[in-house]
Parts: sequence; C-alpha cells; structure tokens
Amino acid sequence: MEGSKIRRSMPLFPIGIVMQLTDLTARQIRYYEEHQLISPARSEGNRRMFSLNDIDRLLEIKELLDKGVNMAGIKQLFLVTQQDEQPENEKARMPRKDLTDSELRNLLRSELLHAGRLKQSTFRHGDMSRFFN
Amino acid sequence: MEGSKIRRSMPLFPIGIVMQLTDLTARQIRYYEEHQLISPARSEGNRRMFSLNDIDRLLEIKELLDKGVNMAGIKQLFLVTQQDEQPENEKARMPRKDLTDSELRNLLRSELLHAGRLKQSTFRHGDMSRFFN
DNA sequence: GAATGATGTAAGAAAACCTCACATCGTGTT
DNA sequence: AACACGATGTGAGGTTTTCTTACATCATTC
Repeated sequence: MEGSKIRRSMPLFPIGIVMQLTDLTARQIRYYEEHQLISPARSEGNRRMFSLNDIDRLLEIKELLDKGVNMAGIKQLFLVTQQDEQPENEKARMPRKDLTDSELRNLLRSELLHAGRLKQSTFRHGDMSRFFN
Repeated sequence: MEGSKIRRSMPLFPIGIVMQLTDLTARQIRYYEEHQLISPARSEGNRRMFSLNDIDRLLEIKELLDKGVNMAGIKQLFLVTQQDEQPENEKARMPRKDLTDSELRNLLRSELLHAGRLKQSTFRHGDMSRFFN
C-alpha cells in the first residue's frame, strides 16, 4: 500500500478539462508552465497531460495570484512547500531545497504579508478531493 | 456532503486515456457504447468524455467478456446491478427496473453458471479506486 | 508615459477523435 | 466443410482540440 501518491501524479487530463476544472484559460495554464510553476506531462503527440497534483497546483496558483503574489513569488513558495512531492524511488531523505538567505527572507515576508492561509506548512488548498469522493 | 457520487460521474477523460486505463481499444469502447453498455458524455465538439463510473463499467465489461458473457448478457446484468446509479434528484425510490420473468431467470442462471464474484449484489469490481487513493 | 507582467487573440500545423464501411477471425450451427 | 454471427481490426475522409509563435491589450509601477 503506497501507490496512492503515485496515482495522484498520473497524467490523465487534457488541457480542455483542466480549463473547466480550474476555470483558467489555456493561455494562463501555458503561461504558468512557461514560468515553471507546473510541468505537465506530454503525450506522444506533444499534448499536455495533467495529473490531479497538477490541477491542485493550478488551483493554488490561482489563489495566490488573487492575493497579488506574482510568478516569482509563487515559484518560491512552491520551492519550500513542495518538497514531499518527488520522493519517488529514493529512500534517503533529500536535503532541503537550497534557498539563498535573501530568497528565504523574501518568502517569509510575503507569507506574513498576505496573511490568512498557507499556515499548514505544506498548505494544500484547492484540493481536488472536492472532485472525487 | 452528498456530492461525492455526482463527482464520480463527471465526464473527465477522453477516449485515449480510457484506452490506457482499461487496456481496451477505441474500437472496443465504441462498440460497447453502440450496444448501450456505456453512455459516455459528449463534448461540444462531439468527443466522448468518460467519467470514473464509465471506466469502472468498462473494467467490469472486460471481466465479464473474459468469462464468456456476451453483450446482451452484460446488458442484463447491468440492468439489475446498476439501479443505484441515477438517483440524481428524485428522492422517491424508483420501483426496480422492470424485467420480464424470462429475463430474470436467464440472468440468475448465468450468474450461477459463471460462479465466483458478482456476489455482493451490487458487485463492483474494476474499481477505479486503484487509480486514486 | 514608457517598461513590465499577465492575459487575449489569431494563424497555421499536427494530433486525437469522429463516423462509416469493409475486412478478419473465432465459435458454433447446419 | 461452408455459413452465420459476434467481437474486433483497419482505413478513409472529415472535424475538433491542442500546439507553437507572434503580436496586441490592459494594469501597474517607475
């Protein structure tokens, strides 16, 4: 019993569905990818295929944008909250992602500024569980 | 809290993904639809869009075919096991689907013949829960 | 008011899917 | 053996969806 995490990262959805689910335009989704906030898989024919995790991410991005955080800010936020995403097959705990001091300071500052949520350390929010049972 | 059922019937997957997930060919899937074993939704542009329920169904179909049950047999089986699928917005319990006596007899007979599973009354088997946690 | 950041929009190409029709391949029947 | 039938393969021709690229728009900030 450990496959449940892998499944959430299974590329299943074409961009059209993701648009409906997230209420984002294709342009927006591609733009976020361009800025490396998401990295959807690609089909053989080069179509973007999104996982449940990707969709969660997009929903988080949307919320953060709403709060005025920009691409760079979101990227940094993801750097610190994301690291339990890709344990995959390496058992040794990877040393935490390396951030420069200033990066970290900026991050914390903006976290504090835009108060509210993202307190749960690994804040997950636009949880796709609302789409599945 | 009651939306969980609705979600499982949300049309999300294009046929290509369903092919991968079920290991069926497009031809097979369309054939089963033609025989009304499934009724996937359609996009505005007429593309088939499958729900998790549809996929469960396809997996069940596959198992039954394996056991030698034919289209008609599967259809009958679905008639008796399916009825908790579309309560939707009607609260009054619908009277069970009407089967002729012979239909019912045939059904029970083949149930008994091809022993094994499908005992849980509403036998659900190729449960998609193996794809999601 | 000129950069910059986020998004809209259009064009042209390619992938994925559609329907329809015909072919193939077993299995069972005559 | 020849046939019929059920399930699936395959190909043609057409439409939808997605792709990339490039330029436009609209706020915000300096």
